Amino acid sequence: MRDWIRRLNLEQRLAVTTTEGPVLVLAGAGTGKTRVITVRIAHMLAQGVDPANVLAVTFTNKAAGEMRERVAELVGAKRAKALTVGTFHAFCVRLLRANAKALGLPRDFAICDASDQLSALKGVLRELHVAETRIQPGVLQSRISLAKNRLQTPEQYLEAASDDWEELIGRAWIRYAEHLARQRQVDFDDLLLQAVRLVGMPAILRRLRERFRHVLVDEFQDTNAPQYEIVHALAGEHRNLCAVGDDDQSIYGWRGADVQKILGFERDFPEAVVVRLETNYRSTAPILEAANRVIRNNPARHEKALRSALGDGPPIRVGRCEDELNEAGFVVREIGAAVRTDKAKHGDFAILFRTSSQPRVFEQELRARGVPYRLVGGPSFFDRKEIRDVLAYLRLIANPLDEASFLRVVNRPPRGVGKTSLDRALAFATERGVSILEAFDRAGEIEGMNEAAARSVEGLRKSLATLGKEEPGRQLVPFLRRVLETVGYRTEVERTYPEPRTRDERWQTVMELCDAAENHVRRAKEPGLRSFLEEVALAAAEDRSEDGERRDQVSLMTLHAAKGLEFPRVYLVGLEEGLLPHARAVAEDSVEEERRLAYVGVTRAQEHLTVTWAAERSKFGTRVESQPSRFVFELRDEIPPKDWIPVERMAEERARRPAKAKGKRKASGRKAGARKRTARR
DNA sequence: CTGTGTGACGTTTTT
DNA sequence: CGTCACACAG
Repeated sequence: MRDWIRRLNLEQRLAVTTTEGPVLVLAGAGTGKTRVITVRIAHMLAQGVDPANVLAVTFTNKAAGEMRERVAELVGAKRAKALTVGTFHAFCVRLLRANAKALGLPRDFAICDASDQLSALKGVLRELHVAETRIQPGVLQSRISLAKNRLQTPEQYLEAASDDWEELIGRAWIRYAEHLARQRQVDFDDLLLQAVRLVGMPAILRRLRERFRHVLVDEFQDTNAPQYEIVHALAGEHRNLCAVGDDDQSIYGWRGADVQKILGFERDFPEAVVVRLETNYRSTAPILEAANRVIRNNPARHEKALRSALGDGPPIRVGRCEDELNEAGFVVREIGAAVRTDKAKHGDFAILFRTSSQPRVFEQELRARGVPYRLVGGPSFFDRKEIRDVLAYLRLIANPLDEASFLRVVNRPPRGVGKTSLDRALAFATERGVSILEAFDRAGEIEGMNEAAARSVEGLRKSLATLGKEEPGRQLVPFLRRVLETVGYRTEVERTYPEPRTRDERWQTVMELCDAAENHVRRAKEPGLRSFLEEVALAAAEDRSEDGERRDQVSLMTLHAAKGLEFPRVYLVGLEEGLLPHARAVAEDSVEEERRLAYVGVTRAQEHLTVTWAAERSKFGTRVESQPSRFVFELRDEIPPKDWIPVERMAEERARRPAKAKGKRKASGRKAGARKRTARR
């Protein structure tokens, strides 16, 4: 038992053994954070803390699963099971269900995921007679979400609206909230906000504090305002809050995560013990030196520097490429050569980039050379058409009021309910302020409604209602099969995809959902339709690649997707002004977050790091020349040459030269030449 | 209902 | 230049 602790370094030990009072663990990249967290929990239990009193929250299901697993290895499955380990959202769902009454929520509320949210917002815009060209639903979605993350109410938002665009957002938001309530749905942000309300209720808060006497938050730098409110309330009295994170890896600010929460931790918890984990077990010294050199340019941060426990290694390399094609060619050729001659495997490599348009050329090149690769991050399993269809059926069974699901499946397979019928029902519903489903109930009142269509809808709803009476419990998979049978989904797949190969593929996808259901039954405490749907909504991206067979492939991913991962050989590509830092980030004055992205990228590498930038690349059809990123200079501790132009100035430069549509390329080429002559450093 | 054409858009996306 | 979403014709 003591052994766990003896194997830790001094700084880790301090983080593990300080089990009373607030602790801020600043865990640099690769410093054994997960180990510290798990040993810390195990240590607390060994000291006699009841596992039922421990709450550990993470941001991803993956992290939660890993934490639970690794604690179980130390303390045994039984005690590990008694811990409360989960994502913020999953934890909040639990709280809300247990206290639904106090919140005035229906106990059986469903979770509205991002795509439901989008269709709901589209509906709202339609109701408000606002063209989607004036406000894109996606923009509306993120505006509302950000406002919620700032703990604003729609009323406050409307109050503060400074133009009619914002006013429109506020009005749409109010409608959207009403829509959710009608549907008995709660969206991701509201899960947190309702929990904030909950901890604002003294009697309930008292109970929660009693229950969760030790609170641990992982990836604390990603905490947003509502999450912080919850944690702060829970730990406000007993002060047993352990916040683990790295301000230097805060890269989700644009989503509402607030670095200030970790930067200002000591303001709310002045007595906090601050532990810095700076010994890195992942990367060689040259890589960490580069990382430190980059990140120290950020003014607002908890000062720290990574030290390598591994020692020296090959120097990092920076390569200039002519354009993105050369860049891809260079990287892929090197990988091929390394695999052929060296002992490197394809799986050792990662190609990291800032934007999702960058991997395309790399994919082409990798394919052309027959190099196996995987693109991490693409559309998830649960985004596939078939899965969304089947899930929509299940959701409609669980919640007959779910309009989005209804609209999705009402005519799949074709039931003679075409656009016209739906439009009529929709118009009727909007006019009377009722739901579409109610509109179909009153089909007789709808002018011009196709009778056959109305009957067809009624038939569908009847058979779903029959299915809905069952509570499948452990018999979830047979139930699912019955649903597929009842609605004729198999036939639908066969009809839609006459070609045997694609047909089998598509049906295979559906069967994978059955596998997911099977897993749910095996895992869940109380398996059933609702809890399966809930798991799916909260998991969204989890089981995506079924990556049991991650095999020997080159990994391609964005810097965001790379956080938390490590690879022996990393190519960090596209390090140009305008890309990383991204021009838009520069315009919005968030270069610091871009620098943290660069830092995350660098610290993914274990032994070999190669950074590339392209002197020219295609952008929206035209060729644009680019400058190496400021981060390239920072990581080598160089002063940029005089002719270097940062993005901030690139726009000016472009504006300064006369707008010669055709001669643009030539003009800029000349300019670059002139600059080179004057530079001479 | 499915395919094709048109136009707008162009950073990141844990739940 | 590519992509995606939507509109319209078959």
